[in-house]
Amino acid sequence: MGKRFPEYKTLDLSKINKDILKIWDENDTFRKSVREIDGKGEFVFYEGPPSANGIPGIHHVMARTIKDTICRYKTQCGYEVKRKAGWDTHGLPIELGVEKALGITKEDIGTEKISIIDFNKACRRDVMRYTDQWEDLTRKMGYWLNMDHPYLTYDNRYIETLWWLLKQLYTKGFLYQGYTIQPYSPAAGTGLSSHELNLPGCYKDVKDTTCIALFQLIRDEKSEFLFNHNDTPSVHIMAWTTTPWTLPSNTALAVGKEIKYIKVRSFNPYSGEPITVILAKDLLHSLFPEANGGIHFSEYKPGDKKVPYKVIDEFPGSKLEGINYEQLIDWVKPDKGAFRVLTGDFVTTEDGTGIVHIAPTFGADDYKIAKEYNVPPMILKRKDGSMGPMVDKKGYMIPISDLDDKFVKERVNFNTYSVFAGRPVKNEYDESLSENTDTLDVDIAVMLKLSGKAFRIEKQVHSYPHCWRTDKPVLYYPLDAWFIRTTAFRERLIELNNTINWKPQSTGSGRFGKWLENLVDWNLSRSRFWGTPLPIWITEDRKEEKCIGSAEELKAEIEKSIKAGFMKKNPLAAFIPGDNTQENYEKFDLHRPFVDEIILISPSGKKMFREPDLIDVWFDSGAMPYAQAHYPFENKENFSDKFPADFIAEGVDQTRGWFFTLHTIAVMTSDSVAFKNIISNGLVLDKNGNKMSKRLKNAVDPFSTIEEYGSDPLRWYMLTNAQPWDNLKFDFAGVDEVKRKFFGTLYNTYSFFALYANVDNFRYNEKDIPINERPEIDRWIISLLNSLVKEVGNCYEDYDLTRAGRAIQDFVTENLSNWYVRLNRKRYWGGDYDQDKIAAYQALYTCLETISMLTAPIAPFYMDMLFRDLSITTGKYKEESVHLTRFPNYDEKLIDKDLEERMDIAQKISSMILGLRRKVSIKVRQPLAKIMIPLPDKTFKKKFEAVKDLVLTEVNVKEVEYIDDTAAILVKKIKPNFKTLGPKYGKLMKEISSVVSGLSQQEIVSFEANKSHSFSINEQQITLTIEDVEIISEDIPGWQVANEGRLTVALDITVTDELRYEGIAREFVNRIQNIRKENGYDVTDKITVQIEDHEFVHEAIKRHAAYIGSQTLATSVSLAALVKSSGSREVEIDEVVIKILVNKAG
RNA sequence: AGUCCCGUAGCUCAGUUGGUUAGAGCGCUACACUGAUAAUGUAGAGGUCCCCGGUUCAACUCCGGGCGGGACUACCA
Repeated sequence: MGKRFPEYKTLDLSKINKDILKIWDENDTFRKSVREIDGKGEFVFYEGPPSANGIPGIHHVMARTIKDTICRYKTQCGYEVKRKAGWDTHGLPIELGVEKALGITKEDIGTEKISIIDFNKACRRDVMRYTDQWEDLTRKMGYWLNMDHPYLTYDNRYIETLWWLLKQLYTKGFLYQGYTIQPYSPAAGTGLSSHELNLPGCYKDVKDTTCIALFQLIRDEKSEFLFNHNDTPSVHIMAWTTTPWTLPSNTALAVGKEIKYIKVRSFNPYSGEPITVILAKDLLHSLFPEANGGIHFSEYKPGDKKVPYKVIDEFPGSKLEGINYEQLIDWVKPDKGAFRVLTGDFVTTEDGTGIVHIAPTFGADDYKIAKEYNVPPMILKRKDGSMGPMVDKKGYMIPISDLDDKFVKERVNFNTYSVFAGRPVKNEYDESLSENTDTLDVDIAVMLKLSGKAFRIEKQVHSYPHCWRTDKPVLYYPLDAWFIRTTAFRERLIELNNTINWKPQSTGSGRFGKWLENLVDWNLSRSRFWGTPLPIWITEDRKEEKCIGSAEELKAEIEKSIKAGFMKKNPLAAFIPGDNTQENYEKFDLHRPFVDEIILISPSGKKMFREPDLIDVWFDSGAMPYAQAHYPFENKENFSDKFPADFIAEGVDQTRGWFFTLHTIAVMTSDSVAFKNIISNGLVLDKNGNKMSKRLKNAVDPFSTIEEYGSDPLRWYMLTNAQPWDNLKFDFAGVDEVKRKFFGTLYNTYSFFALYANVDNFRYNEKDIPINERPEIDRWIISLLNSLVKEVGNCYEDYDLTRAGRAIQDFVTENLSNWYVRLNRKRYWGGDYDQDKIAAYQALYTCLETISMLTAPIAPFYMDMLFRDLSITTGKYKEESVHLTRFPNYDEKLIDKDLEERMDIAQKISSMILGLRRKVSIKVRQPLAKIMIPLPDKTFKKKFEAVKDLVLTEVNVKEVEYIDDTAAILVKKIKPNFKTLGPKYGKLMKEISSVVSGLSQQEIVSFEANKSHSFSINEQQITLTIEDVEIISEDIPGWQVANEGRLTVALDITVTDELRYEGIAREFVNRIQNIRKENGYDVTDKITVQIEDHEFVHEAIKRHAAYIGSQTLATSVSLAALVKSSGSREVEIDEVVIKILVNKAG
């Protein structure tokens, strides 16, 4: 093989990115890499489907780098990693995008402005709008993903699986209809999403009538303690509300468990009647001004502005739990179990009375707590048989004529309710009402006041949401919805979650675990158009339901309906059950409005209509393990190969999204986790820690970043800068640093290798030199390399990519480049092609090649380049790409911790000596006679002898002298060893420490000699052994000394004439090398050198001409009178200017 | 409001089971090196380890309570 290792002028990672992509394409490398080796089987990875209706951002590079790195690693380990791509195609953002593009609103859909058909068509088109950009990013960033047959959530086959899953849940009773309190606009007749509620200007300050109502307690065992020492027959609980219109729907009161409450005797400020009331202690003075406490009850007359009060009792909220009270407003009787005091976390003492009025039909918290305690909501039966709240959807108190007659007879107090029935709860809902008309709130408050049930009525300004379309106040209103009974699986969800390996662990146990503990049923309903329709058909009387679980079933049901004459033809007529081709599944559409047009027949022969809701898109993505396989219609037998996933990764913002729905659906349908390992990464912020946004123009464009730097530095930076679950403050300076520091150094190391390997024609043709015949430093780097392989492998296995990358970077920049190559440079240039040189090449080659394989998962482009440059030249591996190689194994036998320690000592000592040289300003080129090292322990000498030559060469010193630790010239320092002393002496530590550090030199020496030292503290005899202290030789008076930890080194700085001559010779070598380079000579060119004779250099050149010649490839080095010779150069050495003439030889 | 993450040098981050000189890189300053060379090395300056309490002989580390930044979820009488 005449091949040479490729040499490059510069490192252009952007170009490498493109070149390697081309090579991967030409060789079909990705497809080749999807295979298994040695029966390892599949490593199952799930791709969280992105939505292609937005353009990809830099944060996508983050999550995808993590995914790609793990998948590439597992591939190298021999697993088959299939990586099917997918697209999330449904959902609100897509609908909103289309609405915006078409200039329409939700209300226009299904009208003459735009039909549902056309709207959904637009969505279907729009959803794949940026597919090109996504695929482009996927490719350029090196994210290997199979994009040939992505799963699409709008595909009928995908939807069919969703329906199948829903039917499983339905059949087991885990899919049910209920209601939820949602923001609702009576004026627009529509529910509002939280997104709509967060539009600017929605929250407005409005002035509303507020009321503190008095709820009379029922005297029984539980409440008895509240009736002690009273002079009033009744006791009232005070509760505040800003919506008095909800008071008739009150069915409970809530207090805080930990909150302190008090019983107060006072007077009703309106009627002047004596009252005994309960409220939170903290709010006493906001209702009863402190000054009034001094007024004697006898001084008070009804009508007085200042009402006296007296606190009688105090108790925690927990004591109030379970107490019953009389209904405040007797219009309608609810079911049994109402009018109880409950405890809730949400109760505060910030305003009001510290007691919250609960109307389960009009507040989300209210609904939740009522459900928890089984308190019935105030619901009324309508003429059509349905149950609903006291307010209708137009925002009016429901007219009695709309109610079921029997219900009215049994439950409604006609006399009291008829006065208020039919009135709007907010005046804004009735155009005929002016601003000045008394509101329902006012009238209810006045009614309470007149019956002595109100304590305070006042207008207050507060912030309240308004409908963005009609500008009228929003109502929190119970809306019908379908739920998945996730709460039935709470225990199992938690149990299985505990088996998942979360990175970071805290997200699993904390954010996700807590979420599971506080689980509520999953509200599946969405009143939208573009999404998976709920496959449930119901009769008009809502008594018969049918859930459809497949296209085949639907087709058959329609046939029945056709027979009954409900439908004319079957939209699925052409569909052939069992044929799973795309073509077959494109013969119909399961989306709206087509499914809405399907009428089915009930068992009793009635028409059944589809429930108009769509399902939450999160069900789409959470069901992806099943639906991407079109399970169980396809892949039924081999499903266990594809489920559950070994690994997933997404941003932490998916905790309540994808992670939750994946987990829940898997647990509920398969009693299994959906994924075994998970990395959830944090956010990518701008360099100042702000969220990236289009508005702030601080978003980083992934495409231009990759174009400029290449993907590798970007990927490397993202993984190694900090743990991926911490937020990343993205800074280009960091990417730049990675490029220079890591890739630059690695590239330099390779270039160095290539340059000399080509000169020497090294092709790794020689047999590996046996490890025991290699020099110490080669065995050292090989030992470190094996340690590195072990560590990096462990990190990858542990899904800790940050540590893996950092370990590699540390090895490359510190050990390989800065130490191994630097110290060994001379072995590569000049000299014979002997065993030592071959060993040096082999070691360096092995390091580089192994690094490429270790690092390929993180930096797939450059590492493939590096691997190919090495391996194609030597033919050591038959694989054409590093991504087809096996992850390297380490050899425990090659790891020599003693050796690694020895080299560590060498590095430390060298660094100390270089520091000393600097302190006294003696250049490294100037040889010095010796160093002295006091022996810190018995084994040191042996260890250091092994690396002595390295150190001496590195620091340019002739010899080393060891100083026995008993030598009198040493000044010693003693330190207590807290780790051993601490447990033994505990409290005496402080005294011992001061005694020990106060020991004299003599005492230290005798301590060392006797191996122990005794003294007493507070009459207690204490004997320390040598293990209890650390003694170091800190100083040698009269020498240049440095120490670090237990190591101490002294440098002899005397420069004899002999040493000076040698130093001058080295200076000449340096100058001549510079001239060679300036003249553009090739590394192998021979030269001749003439040096101007000068007293200063004469002796040095005479003695060391041969040395200079050997270092500079000079055939002759001579002294001459070079006064004006052309081509001569002037060099300066120690401020002496010398002329020198360098020419190519021969 | 709840849950979680983060808070260590000007910046980005390490810091093993608590142990007494708290580290690295970048940046800054100075010096050096120079056949890896638009690289590199050595050193210096720079820290109330967010604050307050507690446990302990000993706390950056463990516990409690705050504060600040961020995310998610929820939303109120």
